[in-house]
Amino acid sequence: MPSPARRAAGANLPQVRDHNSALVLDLVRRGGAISRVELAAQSGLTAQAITKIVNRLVADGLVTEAGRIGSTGGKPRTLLRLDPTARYAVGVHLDRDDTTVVLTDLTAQKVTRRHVPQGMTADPSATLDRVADAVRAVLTDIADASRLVGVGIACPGPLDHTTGVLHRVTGLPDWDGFPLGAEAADRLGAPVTVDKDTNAAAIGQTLSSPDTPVNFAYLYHGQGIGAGLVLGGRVYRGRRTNAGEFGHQVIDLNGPPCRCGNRGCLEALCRAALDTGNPVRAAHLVGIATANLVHLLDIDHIVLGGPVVLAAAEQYMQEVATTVNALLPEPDWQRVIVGLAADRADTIATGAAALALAPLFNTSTSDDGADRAA
Amino acid sequence: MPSPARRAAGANLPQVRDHNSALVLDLVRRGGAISRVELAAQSGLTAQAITKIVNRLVADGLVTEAGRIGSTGGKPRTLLRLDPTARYAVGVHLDRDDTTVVLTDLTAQKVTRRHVPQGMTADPSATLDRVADAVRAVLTDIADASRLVGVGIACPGPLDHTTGVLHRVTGLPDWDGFPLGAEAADRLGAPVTVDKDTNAAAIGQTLSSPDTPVNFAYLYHGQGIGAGLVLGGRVYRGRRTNAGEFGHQVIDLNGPPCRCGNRGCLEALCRAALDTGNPVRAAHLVGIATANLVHLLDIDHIVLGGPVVLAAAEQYMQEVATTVNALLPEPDWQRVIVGLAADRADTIATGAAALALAPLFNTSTSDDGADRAA
DNA sequence: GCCATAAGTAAACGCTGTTGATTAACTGGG
DNA sequence: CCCAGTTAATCAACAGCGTTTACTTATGGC
Repeated sequence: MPSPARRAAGANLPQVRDHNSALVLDLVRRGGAISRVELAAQSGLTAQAITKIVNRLVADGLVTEAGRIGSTGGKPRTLLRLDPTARYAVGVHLDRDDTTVVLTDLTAQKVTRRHVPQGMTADPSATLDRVADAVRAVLTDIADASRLVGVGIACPGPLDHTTGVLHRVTGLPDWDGFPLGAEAADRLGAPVTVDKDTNAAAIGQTLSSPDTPVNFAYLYHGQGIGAGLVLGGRVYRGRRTNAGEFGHQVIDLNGPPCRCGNRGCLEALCRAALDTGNPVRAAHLVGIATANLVHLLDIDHIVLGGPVVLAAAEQYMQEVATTVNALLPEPDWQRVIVGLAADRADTIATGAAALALAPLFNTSTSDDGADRAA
Repeated sequence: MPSPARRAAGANLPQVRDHNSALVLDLVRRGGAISRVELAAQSGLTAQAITKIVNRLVADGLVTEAGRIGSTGGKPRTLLRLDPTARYAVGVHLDRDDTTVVLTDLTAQKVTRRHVPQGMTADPSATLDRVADAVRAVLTDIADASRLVGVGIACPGPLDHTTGVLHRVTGLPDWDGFPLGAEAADRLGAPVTVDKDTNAAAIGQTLSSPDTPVNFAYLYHGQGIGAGLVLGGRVYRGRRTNAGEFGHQVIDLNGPPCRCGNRGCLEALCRAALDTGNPVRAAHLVGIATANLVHLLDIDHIVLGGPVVLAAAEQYMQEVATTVNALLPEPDWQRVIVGLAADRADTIATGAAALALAPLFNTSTSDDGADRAA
């Protein structure tokens, strides 16, 4: 079921509890193996509070004790770890011509994968029936059905993340206004979250690679070019879930016409470069557009994914990295790191699963880069 | 004093209290006149909690009761209002050649203004002495010194908002590494917040115009072109307080060289247009760059300020509005509203005062557009 | 062995918002 | 005119959060 329309901002005790539990779980996730004292230091909570919170997490099976670490003259620290098998999530990448369904564990690692040779070019209801079959199929790999956190669905935008309703998917009138979230929840009887493919990929990167920074952009280069923006540890979607339209930024006033109606969009220029068999030129253009993004958002980490990137991953990555850093006035001060997506092949499907997992860790842990004021 | 280096994310009761107090105060601010029932509905807190919180705010003098509103068959609602005179803040706009100091009330409305004909081209310490004199001068307008919330200082970047230290201000080597926040706090004996001029302007807009949406960009067109980004009701600064470098986005691959070393930056193109006496062309270019920003951040509200804008405000505004909306694929769905800054003349100075006021309302009230997930 | 040191826990506590009952202040019908 | 009905706001008792203080557990060093 899609998330409720509005969530009030007033805080009460249950919310404090949930917030702190999620925060501690997130610190355990990122720490790999971490002790209670470290949790106390990093969270700002007292040791006693950490004890209680960890006890709850252990009782829920999410966290396990994992040995001791050498003493420095006192009682040695007890290490805590996430149990990846404690929970599972299903991710659905609903694309134009086909659909990929994956089952992942708590750390967004792929467990099972299933392919459905039918996508959004087909009838919505019929397609959803087949997708639901595939979801049930991958779920047979979980011993305990109660360990399913939920189902995430990622598809091309535009759509409304809060309601799970699609909005004028280009060239697919049947899907316009289709209540994807509600229909899927009906068929599956499980919580469903709907989001843009690029946002899913970005969340997937955050959860599957514990060292991913709190501010980064995931650039997906496939048929189009889109960005998933993670700012302060959270996906930034904008009001209409329409943020991240990276490919339609104009970088050449006198450039060629684009399918969107404008001239000189990044996407149009890249297409031209690829058509003439020049992928390095395309990567170079993406690098220039990335510099624009870095200037605007002060982001220092870029993750690349998508078929066009994968066609020549190393080369593409290098070209983007050198281009973007060359365009910054002080590369020493604000060097941009460029990397590749964690799950290269099914990056969006695993990301969709991460959509469902995210609420368990739903918090912006540190203030690093997330510093804001009213 | 600059804010502490790190604030942990763990939540405890005092934080809940502060959070909810700030939330309620923010709702009162935005509501203009609002009843306790409405506060309960909008905050999600119970009526009883609102009673307690409002009682505290009234005791602090921040909120006052202001009459009743017609009944709908029961006891009429008691209206609550912000008392603008309850607190004051000082804003300092430290610019290259001169400095503006203002005193504002709780709603970021200008009370007193003072001009210092000396800025960052002069010696840091001597300049700060003169600025401190001006601050003390405007403070004589407050009867009760304890009503001063703090002092905000806005200046051209780059700088580190968290520490209040400047970083390589272009062409002003004396100020490189200058601990502006600490030095000012020393001289004034009051809390000091330092931020980029554009960020200050954006906060000022939020506080002085209660109907400002939670997602918007403040575009300042002066010697350069910068943006202050407010996302989810809070200023987005990025990790190095360097977000919002709007003027150095490349929009013309083959454009003229820019002082930053690249080609085809918005700023370089605008300068060329202005040099040839074509301000409408400059506004048009800004409109194109704004469309890029809208595509990336799904923002539907733009506020314009700065000398170049004010030179022909209506014309500039119109040109930006028509250009940006023409570049969007679905103008009906995502129409962008373009407006002018609230305090046209001293927009950055009043914004600097708002920097100090912001923590009183420090919260993202609604989920409108601020919807995020880990 | 014994002490210093550090990690972690037990018990009592303060304070938050919540719950359920109660009072305050109005409208409208007879 | 008065009383039922309705809505706003409050009073009093309460549950549950993290905190504080005191204590236990487990190691290293002498």
